[in-house]
This record gives sequence, structure tokens and C-alpha cells, in this order.
Amino acid sequence: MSLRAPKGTDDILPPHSRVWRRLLSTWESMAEAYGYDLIMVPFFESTEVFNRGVGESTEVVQKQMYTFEDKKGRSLTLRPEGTAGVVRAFIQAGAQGVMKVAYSGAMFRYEQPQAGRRRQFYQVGLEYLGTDAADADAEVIELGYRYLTATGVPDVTVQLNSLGDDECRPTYIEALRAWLEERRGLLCQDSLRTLEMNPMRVLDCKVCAGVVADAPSPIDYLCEACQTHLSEVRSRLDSAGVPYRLAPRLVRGLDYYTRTAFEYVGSALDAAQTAVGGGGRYDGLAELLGGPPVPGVGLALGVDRIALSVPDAVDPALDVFVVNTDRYRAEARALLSTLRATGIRSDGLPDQRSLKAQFKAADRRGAVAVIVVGDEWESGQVVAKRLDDGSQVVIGSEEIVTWLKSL
RNA sequence: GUGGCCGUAGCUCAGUUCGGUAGAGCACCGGGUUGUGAUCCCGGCUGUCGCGGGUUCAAAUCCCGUCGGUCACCCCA
Repeated sequence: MSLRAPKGTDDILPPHSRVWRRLLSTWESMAEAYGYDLIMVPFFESTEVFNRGVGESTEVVQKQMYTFEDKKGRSLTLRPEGTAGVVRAFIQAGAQGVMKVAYSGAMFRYEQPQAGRRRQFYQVGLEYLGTDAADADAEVIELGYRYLTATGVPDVTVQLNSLGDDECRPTYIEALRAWLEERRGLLCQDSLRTLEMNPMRVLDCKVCAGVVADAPSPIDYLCEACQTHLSEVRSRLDSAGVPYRLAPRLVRGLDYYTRTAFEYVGSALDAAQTAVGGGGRYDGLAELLGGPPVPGVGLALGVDRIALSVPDAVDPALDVFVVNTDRYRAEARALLSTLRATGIRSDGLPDQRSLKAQFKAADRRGAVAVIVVGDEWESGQVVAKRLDDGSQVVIGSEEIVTWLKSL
């Protein structure tokens, strides 16, 4: 047996990779349109970044991290999510003013793989740092929603909740803890454990969903500032035309969230995983990482799951395929260079094959048209053929670009 | 971490019940048409039957072990 990609990792090959290319380029242009600059941060960080940032009580930190020591004995971890590293970078750079940044790339979590859940998976994400204004929350939620809609994810719904802040959350946590303590006997083993560390995450347990259905929601305990914040986020979403549903039980799996928490749910066809993305506000995160107080809000979307939910690309991959008869090899190569220099997506075969083989290759590659360089070249002409309806014309070689653009 | 299903050609799989020459479709290559794809016809290539051991005259098939894949639970993207 030859070597295989490690468990839970995927090769993303053509033609399927064309979907990925579209998802990533759409992300870049949309993030840019909303004013987000590119940020690149390391794929691995000091383990502390995630222990402190993501939270010791989380599933991610307890069971799912790829942690290793480098040759000097430093504990490093492949990033299981993007936010902690970006906030670390902002602090390290001085934490001045406001920063709006977008990124994309691989994340790593040690889990049993299944459809839509891989050990190396890909997220696109963004962070809006340095403001606690509700406009920022709404903007982030809106961008994610528009992106998912634009890329063709069916039936996207936004679930929204507020988890409160330092002011009101302690009161809520105590109320929740007391409520859960009274029902200890009804909770599963896992929940009994998380009850000690982080009672709010018991709401996330599917096994106990029936028990906690009537549990107090953070939304009922919000202080006035948090109430105002939530209602501002909601009214911004309303005026932006972003549909959402309040989800009082939504708490998410990472400890750093304050106030706004949200999730995008889609109807992924073959996968049990319906969450295609999520995010929230994390006003306390920078301080957890040892920095000054820096408010922020962000989101992450799972590219693997989006790719599972959208139809495969059917657009042609090439504008033109250049073929030639035996004597005109050099001329065909020169023509190819010229076409490529003008930005036309063009290709040809790397070796001289029969015309039949060349046409077959053109068809397989998804070309819109074929240009034949043959005897007509002597009078400055080529044969130009459309592959969709089979029609062809003889045109002057200088008219090729015009002809292609008319298709 | 736990459970179900599955490992045979590049891909999807049949063949395993009841041991007896390793198969089909698709894909790929060539030809029909030495200047035309997608359709049609003809031909060709492709295998450590996941791996190791056992039983047997004989194992893809039966037995034991092992590795891998996949789906699902938990949780998340």
C-alpha cells in the first residue's frame, strides 16, 4: 500500500477544487468590499494562546488540540481556530485603534473524522477589533450571511443570542448553576463535569437538551447595557435585511464569547453537520491573553461544509484550447503565449498528438472554444470553433480575441 | 473515546452464501475519420483481491489477527 494522506485530511483536487477557488476568491473580494484587510498569522502558536484564549474547560482544548514540543522544548499547538491568534497578533503589534482583518486557511483539531468534520479543515474568517459598537456586530453577521447566500448555501438561517458581560453574566451563571444543581440527577456524566467548570455549556449538550429546555437563558438576565447592545444589533440587522432567529440556548463551544453569539445553520445535503459558521463578540479575550482591554467581534465559516452544501462549479474552466497540425507546432505555442498575455484562459497539449486527441482534451478540460492552427496560417487565418454547438468559422488570427469575447 | 458498515483495476462495484483459470461498467490510450471533441463502432492497457498468519491438493471466498477507509454519537466549522 502506497502512502496516504493522514487520517482526517483531504486532497482537494480538480475539478472539485474549482468550487474551492470560487469560495476563496468570493471571500476575498467580499471582505475587501466591507473594508477588511488581509491578515496572515502563524498556523501554530504557543499552546498558552489557546489554553488561555479558547478556555481550559472547552472540548477543543481538552481533547482536540495538536500539541507538540519543538526542539527546544517549547509547547506549541496547531491552531484549532483563528480568533485567538489574531487577537494575540493585534496585542503584539500594540493594540492601537481599530483593526478590521480577514483571513482564510487551515485549522486543526484531533477528532474522529466524518462527513463535514476533518482533522485539517479550512475556515474563512474575520475580526473587527477595537470597538464594542453594535454596528460592528451587525456588520460581521451581515457579511457572513451575504457570503453564504452569494456562494449558494441553501436555506441559511442566522441564530442569535446574547451571553451578557462581566456585569450581568456572574448573576446569570449563579442562577443557572442553582437551577442545574436542583436537577443533577437528570444530567448526563459529561454535563455534570462541565457544570463544575462552565455551567453555561451544559445548555449546549444535546443529550440533556430535554432537561435544559426550560433552563434560565442568559437573555433574561442581561444588564441594561447588554440589553441595549442586543437591541441595537437586532435593529441594525433588521434594517440591513438580514433575517435571524433568537436562540436563547445558543452558547457556543468557546469560552471567550461575551454579549453577541451567533451561528449560521444551513441544510448541508449529505452531512449531519448543519452549522456552517459562527462567531460572536469577545470583549474579554485580549486581557485573557495578557494584553490591554480590546473589544472585538468576529466570525468563522467552515469552507469544507460550505463546499459540501453548494453545487459543483459548471462554468467552463478555460476560454480557449489551441490545437495545431504537425507543421504548426511553433506557431501554436506562440499564439498561446499571446492569448495568455491578454488574460484569456488558454491551454494546449504539451506534446504533439493527433487532432482528435487534441480536440478530446479540449472538451475534457471544459474549454469554451478551440482555435486550430493549420494550413490557413499561411494566409494569416485560423479555424475558430465553439464546442457547445460545434459551429466553426475561419477568421484572421488578429481577430481571435474579438471573436472569443463575442461568445 | 464509543458504535455500525466497508476494503477486489485509476473510479464505482459484482464475485464471498456453497473454496476450483480475477470480472463488468466508467475512465484512459489507439483506430474507424493521417484536419475536428461531446454521440456511435472496433481494439488495447490496468490487479501483492488492504496486510500477516492458519486450514486445504487448491483461498478474493473459510478461520484468527492486524491496518485502513467511511458513516454516526459526543462536540464543533
